[in-house]
Amino acid sequence: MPKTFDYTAEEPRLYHWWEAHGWFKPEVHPDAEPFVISIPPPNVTGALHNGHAMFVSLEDLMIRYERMRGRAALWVPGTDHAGIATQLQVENMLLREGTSRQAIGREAFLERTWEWKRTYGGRIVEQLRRLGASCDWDRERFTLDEGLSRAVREAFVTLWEQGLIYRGPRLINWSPGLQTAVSDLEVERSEEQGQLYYFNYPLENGGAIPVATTRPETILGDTAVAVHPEDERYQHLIGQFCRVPMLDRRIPVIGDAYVDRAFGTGALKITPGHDPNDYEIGQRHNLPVINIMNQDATLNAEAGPYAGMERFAARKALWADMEKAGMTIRTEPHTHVVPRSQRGGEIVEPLISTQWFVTIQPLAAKAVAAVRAGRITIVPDHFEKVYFNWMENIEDWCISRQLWWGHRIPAWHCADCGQITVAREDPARCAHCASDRITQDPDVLDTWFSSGLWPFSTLGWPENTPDLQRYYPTDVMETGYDILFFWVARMIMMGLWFTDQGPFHTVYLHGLVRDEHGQKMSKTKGNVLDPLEIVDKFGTDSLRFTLLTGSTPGADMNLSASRIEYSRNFGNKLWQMSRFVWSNLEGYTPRPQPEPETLTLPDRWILSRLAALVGNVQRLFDTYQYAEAGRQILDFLWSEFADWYVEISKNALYGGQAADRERALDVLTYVLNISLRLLHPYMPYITEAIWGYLPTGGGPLILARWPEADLRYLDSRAEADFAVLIDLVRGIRNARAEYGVEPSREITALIDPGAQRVLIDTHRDMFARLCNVRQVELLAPGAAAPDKAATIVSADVTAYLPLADLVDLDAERARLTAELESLNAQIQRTEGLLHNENFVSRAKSEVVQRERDKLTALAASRQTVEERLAALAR
RNA sequence: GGGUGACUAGCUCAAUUGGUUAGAGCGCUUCCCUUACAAGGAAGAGGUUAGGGGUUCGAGUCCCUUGUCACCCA
Repeated sequence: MPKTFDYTAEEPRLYHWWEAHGWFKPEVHPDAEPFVISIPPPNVTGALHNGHAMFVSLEDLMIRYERMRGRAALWVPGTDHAGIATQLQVENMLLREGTSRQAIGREAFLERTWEWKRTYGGRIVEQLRRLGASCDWDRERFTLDEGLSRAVREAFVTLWEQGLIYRGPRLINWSPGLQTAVSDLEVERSEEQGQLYYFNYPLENGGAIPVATTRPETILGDTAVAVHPEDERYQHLIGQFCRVPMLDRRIPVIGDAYVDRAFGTGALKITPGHDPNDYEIGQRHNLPVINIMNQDATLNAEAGPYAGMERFAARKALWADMEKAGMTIRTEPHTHVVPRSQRGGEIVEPLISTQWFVTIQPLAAKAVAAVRAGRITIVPDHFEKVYFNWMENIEDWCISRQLWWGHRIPAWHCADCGQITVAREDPARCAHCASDRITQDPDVLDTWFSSGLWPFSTLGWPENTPDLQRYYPTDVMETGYDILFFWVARMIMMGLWFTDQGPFHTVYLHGLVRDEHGQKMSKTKGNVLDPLEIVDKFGTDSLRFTLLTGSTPGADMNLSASRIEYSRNFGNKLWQMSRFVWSNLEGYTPRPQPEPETLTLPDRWILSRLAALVGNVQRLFDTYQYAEAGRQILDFLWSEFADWYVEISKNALYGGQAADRERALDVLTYVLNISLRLLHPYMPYITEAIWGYLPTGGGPLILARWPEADLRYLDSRAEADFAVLIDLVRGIRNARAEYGVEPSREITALIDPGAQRVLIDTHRDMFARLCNVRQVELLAPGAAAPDKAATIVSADVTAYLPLADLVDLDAERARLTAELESLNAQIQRTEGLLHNENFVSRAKSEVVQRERDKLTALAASRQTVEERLAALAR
């Protein structure tokens, strides 16, 4: 084995090796029960970020784990056409060429976009591969593939036939920059500094109502002024009429309890055409809806003299005119919530527009029921509350987008009868009047409409393909909680609606990856850790292990370079301990299992710890607690195996006895073998590379069997005995450090073994190595302790380090007195518990027994310390 | 306004769902290049688990309350 793991060279080699052998395919276990994950498809335009790295790490962990368990593991990869994002990229490209999509026309534009996709669409997929994703790439899909497009069409037509899709004018979120409708979820609202404009709304019969608004230009679209019906200042005005400033249009004063009497002047102008709340009030009072805005956010003819002006220019102009007319009162700085487009960033305009909608309640009801009944569970479970809260207040879904890149709505408008024909196959004639003067609706569908079908459309739906039969429903949907509504909820609704089954039984949600201080990563803040740079610098395994062990399910994680470095160090530690084992094998072929009857105490201890670890890891995997499982594997390998067992094994390896050496090698390779399997889903590359050097009986680690705890090795006696040795060794090391004994100085340890004479006697060499002492001598029963010596006590075992020149009796007394105080405190606490009737009778018996055992050991230690103090006092 | 979380060592996080003296990493102090590993080893300091109350033999963990922060939906 090389001195270090060369991940730069090894990662691509191993990935290619796995893939070329077809080990990523579920067919490696042809008859097994399937385990299926469909990838949350990244945007085809995207570049790898930590969110991708997080989902790849988690999903690949699940897939590798289930594959090792013998399931037919299938991870279906693919990408999403990302309507807006992709169209923007291509439009920018056209802009640089001095042209535009409008100039080249729809067909040519789509041609260019496909070309763009062919050129750049593979980038994100290549990046996923670098992270070790063991997807079945032969089954890769794209939302605009022919098959998936057929699924979209089938879904749309079905919903239409069921009367659940309708088209009509509604108040929607309009993005003037992108020139398309966007859904509620694609609008981000944040508080921004603005102005609150106070002015007098003139009453028809003289006088005025003072009104405040944040958007004066919408005055031009007002169709009422509302006051609270119980507001004594204004209630007498209800039923009177106002005149819209500058337009002189006549509008009523109405009473509505929605009005907040404490806000502004307590009177509210109502613009149903440009505000969702006003729209609702307008509906209640049968107010007309006036749209004053064009799609490019300039004002239209309804704005009278302001027609043609841009919305913010119109605001200034109107306010200036009102000032001149003496209608204004004042303006003041005001913080208010501004809706912005998630993509473009410009202010979204609530606008009346004719769009396509899905009547969502029937779908949502099924989706709620499935989660309530436990047919679908969400991990962590508190997100179920969030899910219900959203699902139960859901509004119809605006699915049309005024884009060109996407699934075109399969609806044709008839120029003769005006009716709509919706069809699975492109129609030649109107279904209502048979006219051939029909044209297809220009809009495309929201990208999430096709993503919602993803778990089954990727497997062939609506065709009843062999893959659909074998691999659907899938098992787990793993993704970030930020797209619970966008995507997970819609997949559940559509899956239940179209296939009558939940698309998966478990939703696992991970958190956001933030910087080391919990700030969102952003280019402007300059705190972005680029996963590709991390992988270049520390290797894929380091990034994966860090992400996988860094947080609990559903919680955001803070990613720091130091954490990644630590993971890299762990990988190196694993490599080094493996290299140690490997270098000592020298042609010896270890037995597949250590032979129980020949085992020494350290062997029994590490095998017991290993069995316990495997059991713990299994329990944690069963509840999706991968982070804790990973940390425990690391702890075991580093703090128990490497720090103790590997050190101890050197006695057997270098002691000259073949049987000892072979027994140690059996245990070393066995522990490593099991550990590599446990670690493979976290760190696939380095574990597979090490596996290749060890005598593992052939076959790649990726297909090795997932370990089960070997209960025969559980040995609480060995663990307890070994704990005494560890305690003693630590005590001796500590005393050496406190007395400043140079490491090179050879000293002797005298041990009064109490009841552990055989145990200590058998492990004298081990002791000597671990404490760096030359020789360990046992005191004969009843023999006197040396005078000038440091004393170390553990239960009824006492060790003396005769350090005549270093030990200062005062210091030693102080040390022992401190020790005695600590012992007394613990004894007091334990006795308190055991003297408590309620504790003894009500606590679990093993808890009580543990306390009793502890008390026995503590009491023995205390007695020794007291005797020693008495001796030193003389 | 409605909802969901979080608050543990200087910093970033754990703690097997109520049970040993609350653990790691980074940082800090002291020592060591001992032939697997300085990307390492040994030892150490550092905590009233946000405040208050309650339930319990026992609370970081469950309940109530106050405070601070974050996110989601209006």
